Amino acid sequence: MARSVEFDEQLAISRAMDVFWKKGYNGATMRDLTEAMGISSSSLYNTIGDKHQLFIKSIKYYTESRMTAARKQLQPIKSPLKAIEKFILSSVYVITHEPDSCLAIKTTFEVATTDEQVQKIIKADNEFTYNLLINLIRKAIEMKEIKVSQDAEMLTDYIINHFTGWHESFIIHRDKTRIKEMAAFLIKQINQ
Amino acid sequence: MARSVEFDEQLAISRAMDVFWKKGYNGATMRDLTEAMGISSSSLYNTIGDKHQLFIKSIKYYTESRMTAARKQLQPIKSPLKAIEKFILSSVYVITHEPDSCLAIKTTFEVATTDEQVQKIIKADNEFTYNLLINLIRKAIEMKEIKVSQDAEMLTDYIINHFTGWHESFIIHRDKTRIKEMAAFLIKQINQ
DNA sequence: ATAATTCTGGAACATATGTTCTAAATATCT
DNA sequence: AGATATTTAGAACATATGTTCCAGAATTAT
Repeated sequence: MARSVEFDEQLAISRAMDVFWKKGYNGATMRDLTEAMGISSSSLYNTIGDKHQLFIKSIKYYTESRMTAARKQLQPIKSPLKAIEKFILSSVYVITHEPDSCLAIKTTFEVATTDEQVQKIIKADNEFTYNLLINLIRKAIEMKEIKVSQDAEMLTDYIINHFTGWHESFIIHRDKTRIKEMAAFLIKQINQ
Repeated sequence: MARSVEFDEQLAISRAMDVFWKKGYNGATMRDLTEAMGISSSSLYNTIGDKHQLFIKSIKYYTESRMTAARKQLQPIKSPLKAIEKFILSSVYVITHEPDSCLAIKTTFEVATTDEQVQKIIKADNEFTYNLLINLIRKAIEMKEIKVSQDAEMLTDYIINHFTGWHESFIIHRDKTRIKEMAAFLIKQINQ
């Protein structure tokens, strides 16, 4: 028999993800990618595939990592309203501390408009967040922590939709305070 | 003397803008661009410059066109609150009827993170919208059309920040109703 | 240790890409 | 109309890019 294992595929993909994150899909070259991954192009093509497949795996890795992190973070919080607030505030923290913004949003605007496969992954990611949040909101309404009369679906959409604008705002102004104030106002709206 | 005029530069730039809009900065090739512009590369380099300069002029053209349109549209509306609502609702219309989303937002996430010149143009565009809206909000508060106790600056930021998320939502779900419902809720919040 | 088989580095390849060059076309002024 | 200066089309160029190929290295079962 011959050689079996090789490089750490997950690690290599996470390195590729960093490159795509910084440079975008079209901006990243195969040489950028293989250099960062620490492997040669032959290994890449033998295991992961071409540039597009690598990108797919990179954004899947990104979205799945975020899902795991979000679940873990909100698990211990008993009050649904407190969990919602925690979710919003930790989004603010990430947005204002990540120099390269959000890979999922960048991908949405760069390639999801024309690449159906990418669009589906992004959509699935979005739906995960949606489900996470709507469960909290339903519980919060049930427990009368939220007094908003609106339906849970709309309110979930409404909250999620803030994050993208905050990312944009931070790219343009690099002003943490503005984001924090908007988040505070949003939280106040929910409580009201 | 020799030849003086040539092709219509503004028209050519608007054609280039369409290509960048659809394909992004990195996704658009010089051959894509010159073909759409109907000119050869020598003419392009003699008058407008290289790819980056063409991009700068394209996004300037985009933002300036939008500014003119916005001013014209809101001019005749007497009530500041009605103007704000009109602004929000016409944003919804554009978002849900534009297959290629918004060039300014796409540019923000594709290149504004690394290209300072682009970032400044996008920032100026954002500030135009900001000023347009804050004037309306101040007047609306003054005329007691808005009962919100928040400061005008924050409220302006808060409103503008919805549009980007709506664009993202429409790319992902292609669902006009979701956008419309969020817009209705936003307007209700302002009135409250 | 040896054989068998797969993996890996990096050269090689074909094409794409941004830009420049050249020669011909064209508009302006006299 | 003719001279002149500039523009323009498209070939040409150098480099970049995504992908493949090949020779040698490496690992496992015998």
